[in-house]
Amino acid sequence: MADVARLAGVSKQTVSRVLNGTGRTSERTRRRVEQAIRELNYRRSGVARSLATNSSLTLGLVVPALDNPYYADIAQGAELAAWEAGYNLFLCNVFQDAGREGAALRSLEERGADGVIVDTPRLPDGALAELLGRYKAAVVIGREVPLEVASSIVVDDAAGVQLALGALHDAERRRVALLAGPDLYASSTVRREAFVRSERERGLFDPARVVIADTSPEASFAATLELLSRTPFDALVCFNDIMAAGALRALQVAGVRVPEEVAVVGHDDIPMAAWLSPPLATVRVPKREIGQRAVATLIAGLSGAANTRVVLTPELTVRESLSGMG
Amino acid sequence: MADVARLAGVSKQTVSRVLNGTGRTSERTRRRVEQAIRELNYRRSGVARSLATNSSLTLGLVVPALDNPYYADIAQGAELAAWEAGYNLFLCNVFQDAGREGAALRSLEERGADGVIVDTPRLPDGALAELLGRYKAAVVIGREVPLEVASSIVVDDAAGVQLALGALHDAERRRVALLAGPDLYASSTVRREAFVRSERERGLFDPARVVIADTSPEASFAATLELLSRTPFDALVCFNDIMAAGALRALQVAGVRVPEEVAVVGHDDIPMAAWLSPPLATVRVPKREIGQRAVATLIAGLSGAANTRVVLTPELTVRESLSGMG
DNA sequence: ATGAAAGCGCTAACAG
DNA sequence: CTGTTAGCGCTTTCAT
Repeated sequence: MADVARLAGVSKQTVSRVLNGTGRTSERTRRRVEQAIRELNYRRSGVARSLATNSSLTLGLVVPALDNPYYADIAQGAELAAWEAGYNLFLCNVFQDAGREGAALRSLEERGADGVIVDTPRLPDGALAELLGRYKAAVVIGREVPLEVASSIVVDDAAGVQLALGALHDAERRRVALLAGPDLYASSTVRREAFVRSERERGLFDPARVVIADTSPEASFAATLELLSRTPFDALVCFNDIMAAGALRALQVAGVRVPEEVAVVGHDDIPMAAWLSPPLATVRVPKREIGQRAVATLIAGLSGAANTRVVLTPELTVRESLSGMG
Repeated sequence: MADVARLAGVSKQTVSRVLNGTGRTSERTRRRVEQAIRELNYRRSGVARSLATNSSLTLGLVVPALDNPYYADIAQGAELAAWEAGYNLFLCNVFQDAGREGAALRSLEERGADGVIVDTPRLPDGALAELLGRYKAAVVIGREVPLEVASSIVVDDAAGVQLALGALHDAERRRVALLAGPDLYASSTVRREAFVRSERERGLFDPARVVIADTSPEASFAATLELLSRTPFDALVCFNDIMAAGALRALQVAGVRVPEEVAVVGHDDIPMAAWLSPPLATVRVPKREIGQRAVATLIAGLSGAANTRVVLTPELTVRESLSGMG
C-alpha cells in the first residue's frame, strides 16, 4: 500500500480512502491511485485489514460430513447468501468427530471469522455454548439452543413425520415400520417419538416395527433385512434418503416389490432420491433455504439483532416408492 | 496477550514463547503464564499472528460444486491430510461460476491462506495462472498446468476408459455407446478421445453412439432416451456416476434391461453407486487420495519443494450393471 | 480534500 | 532464561 501511495504521489491514507470508497477524494487523485494499483497489481491484505478493523467479512460454516448431499445443499444455500451479502464463507467439514468440531470452531475464531454457523450433533451443549460465546454472533442448525447462546434454524420434524404417515395411511398402509437413525441426532429422536405417538393414536403402533441403524446405506441395508425377517410390514419410513437407498436395495434383494408390497419414504430429498429405483418418495427439507436463512440470521446477528429461532416446515415429495405405478 | 503478560508478571514476549513452545522458558514461568491464560480464558489472535509471521497455517480448497459427491470425497481426503499436518482447510464452493472461482481465489489470498488447491474447469489458463501466482504454492486438480504455475494431480483418464472398454469387450459387447460430459471438463474430452481411438482400433467405432450431455441426471436421462431412439447399443459408458444414474433410470423407463440388454459403466465410484439399481459398475477414482496428495504436495511446495505432477490410476469396480446376475 | 501519527495483537531480532 | 524495540499492513483519529 505504501508503494501504491508513493507511485501515486499521495499518502497511504488516501489510498485507503479510495479503496474503501469512504470519505471524499478528488476525481483526479482517485484516478491516479487506481492507476497505480493496477500498475503494481496491488491487492490489499485482508489480514492487516482485519487486525485493524476487528472484522473480516468472513463467516464460517461447520458441518459434520460433506458426503451426505444433505449438508452439501445447505452449504450451497449458505454460500450463495453469503456471497450476495458480500461475505465470504469458509466451510469446515469435521468428518464426524466431536474433537474436531471444537477445533474447527476455535480455528475459525482465531482466523477472525465474524460469525459461525454450526450443524453439529456431537458437541455437547455446554461445550457448544462456550465455543459459540466467543463469536459476535452464531447460528445453530438442526438443534435447539438457548437464545442466549445463539440463533437456531430447525425443521419441524414432527410435521414431517405426520406428512409421511398421513400419506401412508391414505394409501391403506396399516403396518408402517420405522428405520430410525442413531439418537445422536436430535431430530432422529424427535421423529421417532412423533412416529410412535402418531401410530399409537391410530392404534397401529407395534414396537417390533421400529429399528435403529447408523446413517449409512450399508447399515440400513442390514437393518432392513433384519426387519424383514422379524416382522411383516407394508411401509417403511426412513431417517434419511441415504438410509432409504440401502433399504430399497435390501427390499429388492429380498424380492419384496416396492411400493406394491412395501412403500418406502425417505427424508431430506437429496438430489439422488429421484433417481433411485423406484424413485424415492421423501419428506422434502428446504436445505438451500436452511443455508440461506442461517446466513441471513447470522448477518442480522452481527449487526446487533437479537437471536431468533426459525422453524422451517418440510413437505412431502411423492414419488413412485410411495404412489405405485412403478 | 498484554493482559496475560501482566497477570503472569512477565513480558508479552515470554507469553509468546510459551504459546509457541519456542525458545527456552523456565518451568516456573511457564506454569504462571499457562495459569494466567487459563484464568483469562485467553485465545491468541491468528489474524495478528498471520500479519506478523506472514503465514497462517491455512490452506484453501476451491471446488466447483459440492453437490457432486465426487468433490465431497476429495474434500474429505484433503481435510484429513491438512488436519494431520496441523493445517486448517477452508473449503470454497464456487457453485459453477467462473467469476466466483476467481473471487474465491482472491479472497482466500486476502484472508492469508498460505496455499490453495483448485479443482476448477471453468477458469481459463491465463487467469488461473495469474491468480495462483500470488500464492507461495498451489495445486491444481484434474487439469494439466505448466509446472511453473503449480503442481497438479490428475487421473489417468485414458487408462480408465481402457479399463471400462476392456471389460465390456470381454463381456462381448460390440456396440458400446458413450454418454460424454461437456467439453468444459478437460477430462471429458480426454476420455472421449480415448474412447474413439480405442473403439476404432477394435474396428467398432460408430459416431452415432456418442452423445454429449450436461452432468446432471436430468440431462443424461434425456440424452439416453434420445440415444435409444437413434441407434442400437449394448453398453453405455458414462462420464460420471451422476449421469449414469440418470441413464439407468432412462433405460428402465424404456424397458431396457440392465445389464442383459445394455451394460452400464459409470465413472468416479461415488458412495451412491453401489446402491443404485442395479448396482453401478464404475471406474473408481481414488478421490480421497487425490485430496490427500493434493494437500501433501501443497505443503511440500510451501516448504520450497519444486512443483510436481502426480498421475493417479483408476480401477474398475465391477458391479451388476456390468456383470449380469441382476 | 489530504496528510501525520498512533495502534490493532502478534512475532523477530537483538540485548542483557 | 527474559525483556526491549521494531514492525507486519491496514484503519482510525485528528490536523491541516
